[in-house]
Amino acid sequence: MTPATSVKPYHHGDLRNALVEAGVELAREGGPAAIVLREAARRVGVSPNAAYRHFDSLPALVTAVAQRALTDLAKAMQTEIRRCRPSGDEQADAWRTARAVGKAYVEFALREQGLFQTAFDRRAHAAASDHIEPGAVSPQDVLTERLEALVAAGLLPAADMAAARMLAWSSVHGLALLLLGPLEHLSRRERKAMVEATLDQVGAGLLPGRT
Amino acid sequence: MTPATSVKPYHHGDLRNALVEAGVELAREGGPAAIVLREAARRVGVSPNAAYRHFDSLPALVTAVAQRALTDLAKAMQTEIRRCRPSGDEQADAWRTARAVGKAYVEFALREQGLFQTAFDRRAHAAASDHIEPGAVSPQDVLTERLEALVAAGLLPAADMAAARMLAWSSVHGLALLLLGPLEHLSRRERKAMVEATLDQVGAGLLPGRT
DNA sequence: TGTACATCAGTGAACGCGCGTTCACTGATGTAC
DNA sequence: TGTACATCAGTGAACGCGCGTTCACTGATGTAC
Repeated sequence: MTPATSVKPYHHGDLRNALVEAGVELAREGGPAAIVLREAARRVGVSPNAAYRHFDSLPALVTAVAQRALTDLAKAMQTEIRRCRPSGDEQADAWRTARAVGKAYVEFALREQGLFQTAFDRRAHAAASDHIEPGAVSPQDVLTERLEALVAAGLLPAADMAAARMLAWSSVHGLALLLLGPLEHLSRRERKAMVEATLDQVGAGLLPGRT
Repeated sequence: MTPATSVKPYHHGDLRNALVEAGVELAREGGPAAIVLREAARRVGVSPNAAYRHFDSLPALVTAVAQRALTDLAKAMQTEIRRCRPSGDEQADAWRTARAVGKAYVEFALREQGLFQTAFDRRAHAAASDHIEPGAVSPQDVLTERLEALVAAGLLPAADMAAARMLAWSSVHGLALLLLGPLEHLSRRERKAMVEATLDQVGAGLLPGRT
């Protein structure tokens, strides 16, 4: 009979996941540099070296956290697409969902600053993109999908895809980082206005005449 | 008579500046996190605690380095303006210099990755912007100046300044960071094409009909 | 022009800290027979 | 169904490291008289 109060089983059962979870929490609180192997182990309630059964080294853990952060961002973008009710007008819908994706990107960055920074941390990002888990969707994928919808709707010439991609991604990525950095003193209201204005401007640049 | 080979004068004479210089070098090599008080002192050839005559703590040194990085960036932008020979056509000149400023921003980021990151490091940037040295020009100042020239030339409605500012800054800042991060594998040629395409798109968004 | 002395700008040694990582180990689990 | 044993997943103690910072100090400088 197993005791009802099995306080600490010797075998954790899902330590790898628990460590990543703890790493995510640390990243949330202080960005990529705050991901500390000893602290993650501490939070899970396990000795520091237990982590080495599941990760070669600290960078391996950081990479796993970055991967999770990228997936979370992609999911947030997809959720925002789903919240757009189709109006029947293909062109209007294509633009509205594209806009929603941009907004979701910025909002995720503001809401999950530490995770966002971790997702795009130089070292972690490179390693995370190198071996993508099968089935995982990346933010880039979601953006590409939306641009393809714009092309399908006849709003964007197929030849302009690459340039549009860069403008859209750069603007939104830059906007997010400026709001988190040099413009962090802005009020919630001002911030919102900035986001809307920038998204409109991007739309104007991408789809002259529309919006 | 002073000995010709005064190897190590007891008093440095300009230690504060020398430490900032060393800090800049460290930032250049590894970004803001690489600015380490002990190492800066080591490079200047001085004992670690000597730094405390000139800086309250490590963050104070980091802030000073960030300030220098911001000034350097602003200078690089101004230099690029000066390289634009006026053509006499006010509108053409206003747009060309605005574009040059954006290009200089991205090129500085690519050339001086570590310094660029330090300039916009969350903590350091906030502190650096708080007490700006008199006479120091910031990147934001240079951008504003160029937008005002666009307004003066009649290319940009004065009412659109704020939104234009955001779009321009966000796009260029985001572009720089994407090229340093997720897109770091791009060839020099591809990178250049991305920069040109994005700047053109920003122009199209800002000044419909022009470019 | 000389001297006393306060002040400034350094030195050298040491502190405690938390980190990543390694070592030799032990308890739990699953499989072959 | 029972048992032997290899393997897996943890423990606990310790390592060396470099860091920021503090202490009590000393050599150089400049100023008042």
